[in-house]
Amino acid sequence: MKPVTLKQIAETLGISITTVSKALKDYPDVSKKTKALVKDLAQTLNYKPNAFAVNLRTSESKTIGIIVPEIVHHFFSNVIKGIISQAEKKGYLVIILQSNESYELEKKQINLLLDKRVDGILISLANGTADFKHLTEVVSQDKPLVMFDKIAKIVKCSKVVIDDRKAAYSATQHLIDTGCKRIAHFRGPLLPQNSIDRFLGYKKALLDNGFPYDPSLVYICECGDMSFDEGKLNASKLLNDHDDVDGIFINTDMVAIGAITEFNKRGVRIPEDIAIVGFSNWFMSSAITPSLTTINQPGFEMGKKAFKQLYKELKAIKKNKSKAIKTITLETILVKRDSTK
Amino acid sequence: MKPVTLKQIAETLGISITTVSKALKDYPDVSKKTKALVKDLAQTLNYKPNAFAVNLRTSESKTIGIIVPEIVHHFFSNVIKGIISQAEKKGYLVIILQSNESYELEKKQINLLLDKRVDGILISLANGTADFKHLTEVVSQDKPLVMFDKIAKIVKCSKVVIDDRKAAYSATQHLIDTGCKRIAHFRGPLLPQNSIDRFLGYKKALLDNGFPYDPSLVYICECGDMSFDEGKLNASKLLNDHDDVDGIFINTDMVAIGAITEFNKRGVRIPEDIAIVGFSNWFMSSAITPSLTTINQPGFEMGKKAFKQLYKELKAIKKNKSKAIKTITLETILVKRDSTK
DNA sequence: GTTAAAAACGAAAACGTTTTCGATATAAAT
DNA sequence: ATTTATATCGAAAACGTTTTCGTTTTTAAC
Repeated sequence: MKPVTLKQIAETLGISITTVSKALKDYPDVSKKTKALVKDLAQTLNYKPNAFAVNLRTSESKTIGIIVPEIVHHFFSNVIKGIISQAEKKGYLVIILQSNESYELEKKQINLLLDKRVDGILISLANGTADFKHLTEVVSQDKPLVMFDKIAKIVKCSKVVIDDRKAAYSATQHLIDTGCKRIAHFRGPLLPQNSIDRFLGYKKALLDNGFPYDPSLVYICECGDMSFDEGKLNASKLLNDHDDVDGIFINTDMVAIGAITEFNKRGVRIPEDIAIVGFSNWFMSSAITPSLTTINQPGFEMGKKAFKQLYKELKAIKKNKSKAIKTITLETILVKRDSTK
Repeated sequence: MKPVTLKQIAETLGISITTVSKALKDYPDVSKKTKALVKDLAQTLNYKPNAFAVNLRTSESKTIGIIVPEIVHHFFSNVIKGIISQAEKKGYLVIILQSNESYELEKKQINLLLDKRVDGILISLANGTADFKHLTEVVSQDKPLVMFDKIAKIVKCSKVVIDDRKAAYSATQHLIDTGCKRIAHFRGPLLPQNSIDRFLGYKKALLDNGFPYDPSLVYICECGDMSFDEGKLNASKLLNDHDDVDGIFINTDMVAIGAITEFNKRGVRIPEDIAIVGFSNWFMSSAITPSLTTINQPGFEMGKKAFKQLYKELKAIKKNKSKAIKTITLETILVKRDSTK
């Protein structure tokens, strides 16, 4: 009934617990004969070391925590998938929490993870997070922390990101290169760094090409998370306000697809009347008609890289070395499809 | 540097570890004075019980494991969200693994979770899983196990499901009620119980209404996971094979949306020429044109219910009661939209 | 047959908590 | 002052492992 322990193996074999433990871990000071004996018995009794005891003794849990703003989101679930796939290879399990974009929850969850004594933490920040004490707390405990996608530059930890500004620049440049003369921008909420950086990339591309920057062409999202409807809404607003816009760089594919849907309905031809570039390369963007030109945001790879960096730091800590903080920037590429000329 | 322990508190206060422990847990045999003293000091030193030690002593981890075939899937990530939301309320953390629809991986992961000694396991089976030893093993260890969505009826554990057959029946009935005379079915892969049940529901609705069942109207998916393209492909196959079909019940919304896309391109009018009902109520199905009539599959609620059942069993086990196995069937409703008359 | 070196083993502490049960101190009762 | 009851405390075992360091046994060397 109860799980087998080292003690039981030791007793039935008439040897000490110490020897059993060493035999199973191939210590050099155990004879081949007893090693074989122990291993055989362990096998037949289906011995599994008690993880709780091992954790306590070694003071590590081979478990990491990850906090994302939202699980039900194609990008984040992809990142999570990447993280888990790597973690599994290295024998780590992954605890997942979601902050629902709330700073309070995020803080609470960091504490939950610290209390559980996970070996390390991966996090993508909530939009509302502006105070970072809970994160510096992690760092000061010398516990590996890696931020991805939505980061805080201030916190002294490793980060895995894309260059949002550069990507947005190239998206806008592509609209310019394909002949657009008046280019609008649908940006998301105001706060998050991503949104800011993409906006700045858009603006810089305009100015570098001698285009005027017109704030009335930038559409902000005041709503919560109704991304698709937001696209439809902004699309019709745009049609009302400006009849000369011939290109839009849109913050997110889902918003872009909402916009395309609205344009399709209104008889606006894409890309002839208005060309569109999205952001993230959501799988639906190749499916919709017309297919959407967009920036590929490598979620899966970001997850992998984030875990790999965390793993490096875990190993460094174990060897009492100081961990090397690092910021990894992943390449984004423009995926050209039918929504631009 | 090192985390505070009961011992340190005891020493600085000149009392025993026992008393400190009891004071913090409000045992009745500790005076109010010492309780206050202990709690104050614990507060200022920011004492947090060592989870590893607690785990070992109480032999529970307040952690559960969950295995899904695929995380990057709207339905499953919704279920996961539901599970986590409930688990968090009850003080449980959640470890997530994905089987990638592989039986071998699933088996390995069950063992991983057992080795980590999670308190309970939630699982949705891989398509390939036909042998259930790894699962009966969990049950025989008296560790709570709850299956959801993709289940195995044989295994003696609690389950949370929808009535796929009934839902499919009502979907098909709706096509009949709105005037369809010749109704096709796009089913997924052959093996999974879901796919079978939905097919059976479709068939039964036909027969009950005096329609003939024509196997050539049932389209199977041989491919892997290219759901959207599968919809497009099957749609054009159907147009080739049959010019008299005026309604389709489709296994999954994503396939349905693929089909709609193809029909739109080919100039087939929906619902006038062909009416379509999907399955799952994916958020995109209200976005597409025409919006998709579908069966709502309550993922978030399923996750919540699944955890609640697991929690009941966890508590029962703790009290040495035998846990009551239960199968919970969630209601599905037909969401009528523009893809049917 | 003695000694030295090498090989094999085990006792015991440690990780930090929880809980049982016995011991002590205080208060109440006679 | 003695007994009884009650309130408060603490010693110690237990959870199962890992690892240090000392002890014993075997082998090799002379």
